Amino acid sequence: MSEQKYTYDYPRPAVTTDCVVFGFDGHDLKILLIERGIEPYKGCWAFPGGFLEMGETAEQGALRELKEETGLDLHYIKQVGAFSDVDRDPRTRVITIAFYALAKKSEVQGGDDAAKAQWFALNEVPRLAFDHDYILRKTMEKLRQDIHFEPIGFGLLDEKFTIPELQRLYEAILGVQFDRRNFYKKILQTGIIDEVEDETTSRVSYYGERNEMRSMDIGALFGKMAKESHPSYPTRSEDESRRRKGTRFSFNKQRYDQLKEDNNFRLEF
Amino acid sequence: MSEQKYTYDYPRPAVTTDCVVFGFDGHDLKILLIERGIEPYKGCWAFPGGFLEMGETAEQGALRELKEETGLDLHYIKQVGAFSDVDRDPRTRVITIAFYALAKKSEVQGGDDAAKAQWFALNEVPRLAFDHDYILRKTMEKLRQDIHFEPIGFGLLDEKFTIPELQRLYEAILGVQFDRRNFYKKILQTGIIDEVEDETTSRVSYYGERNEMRSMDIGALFGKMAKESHPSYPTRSEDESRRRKGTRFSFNKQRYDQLKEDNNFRLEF
DNA sequence: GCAAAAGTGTTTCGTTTACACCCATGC
DNA sequence: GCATGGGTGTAAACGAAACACTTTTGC
Repeated sequence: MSEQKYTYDYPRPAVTTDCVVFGFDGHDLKILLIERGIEPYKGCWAFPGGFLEMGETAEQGALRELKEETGLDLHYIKQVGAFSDVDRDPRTRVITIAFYALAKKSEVQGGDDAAKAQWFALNEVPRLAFDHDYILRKTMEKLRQDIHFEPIGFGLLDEKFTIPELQRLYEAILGVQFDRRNFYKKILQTGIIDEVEDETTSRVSYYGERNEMRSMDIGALFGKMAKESHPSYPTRSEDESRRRKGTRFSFNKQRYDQLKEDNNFRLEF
Repeated sequence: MSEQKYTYDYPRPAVTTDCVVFGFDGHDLKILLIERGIEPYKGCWAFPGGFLEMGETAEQGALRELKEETGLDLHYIKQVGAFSDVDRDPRTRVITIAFYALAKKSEVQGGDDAAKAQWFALNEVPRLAFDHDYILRKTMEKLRQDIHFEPIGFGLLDEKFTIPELQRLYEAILGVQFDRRNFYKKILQTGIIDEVEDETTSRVSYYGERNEMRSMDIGALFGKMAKESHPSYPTRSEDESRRRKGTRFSFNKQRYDQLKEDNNFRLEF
């Protein structure tokens, strides 16, 4: 299979994709990294990604690689841009197209394939392979820009969430603190979230136990990873994500799409 | 030279760059297009661009192609993103990295090399080659986003400009109308523009005749192009750009950089 | 001198900010 | 019962929007 060669009249760069996956454990914004098993940068941490295949768009390639390397089966990714420095890969000329993706707690699965994948809090990220430090900086800039115009927060929370959860997420992304009362007002008066009844008095959940189980999985995963890789990382109560404290809301996508169509959406934090 | 072949273990897409060049004639936002001389899409209009070379970044490649194809020697471009649809080029798999650039009147030169290049007002753009219609839409979205956070306007005007000129530019980009008095206030209180004396009583200019001449060149070019390619396009007075009407201002980059550093810049139109 | 564009302040309104207390839950 | 976090309203300050007339320039 790899005996076959591909020949062109002009030199071509190799093209890869990389995907910065964000997650949120209720307190810190995290990203998912893979430990490289081969040179170059063997042993370094890097974003999941790999070579683009001929029959797929960059988006499809990024999602495929993400699935292969971490087991995560996400659907929404957003392009950050192409990175094309001549020497960014020591082997050969490689251009990468970078994306970011948002993982809801409920989208993170057991992590069977994620043997070498770990979540890192943003301020605990080690030095990364290639130019991934630079890519991360650019990705954060884009995320912070996008959050003003798009409902990014809801891509990182489960279907049902509380307003304080949402507030902590915005604070984690933007690195600022908001007044609780003003946050309530602002987010409620956009009309894009609806109060939903919390149908679990104690354990029965709307989607059966599935949702709740997954929440626990990711919660535990976040905690575990943090402890393993960074012993100094403050330990969170592991059942935090199981708590049923607070009024629960859900994202009203219809309403949001409508506002967006009228160019009437701006979340001005 | 093209006898030589390049062989790889895995197939690689070809990589091109495309550059959407914006210009402003005092009334309409325009883009610069090239008429394709070869198949595919022979005779269609397309953005200047071409294949990336191995020793240059995408930015460098885009600027090089721009210079080769239009004679424009710009320095500031901004990446829009990579476009990677599998069938976007009928010949072979081609991924393009798109940029936009801003041309000041004074940066537009005589146009010697620009034989096949023409400026088109945004609402007069013909159907474009490849997926360039789509790329244009995405580029406009990005431009409209960027304009809120970056001093894009000044990249499209000469060193010295009047406030009504700047207002018309913002209106052209955003597709809205502003109240003149409120625009004055808003733009002045940012502090990023300074009043400058207009040292031409009638014809002597700060940079000698050079600046003024160039202004005339581009003004005439815009007018000519518009007429040639779109007879129905409303004719503007051709000496408009020669007018010395109005108080002239210049962009204060130091002040802007300072505000930007403090994260204190937002142009909220 | 006439038409078109430049230049200028004030008032109104809506939005953002600042701020404090009670309630529910978990331990 | 104590500590932690959830939930709510009001007043002051600020910024945005609406609005009309005078001056200058080009023809």
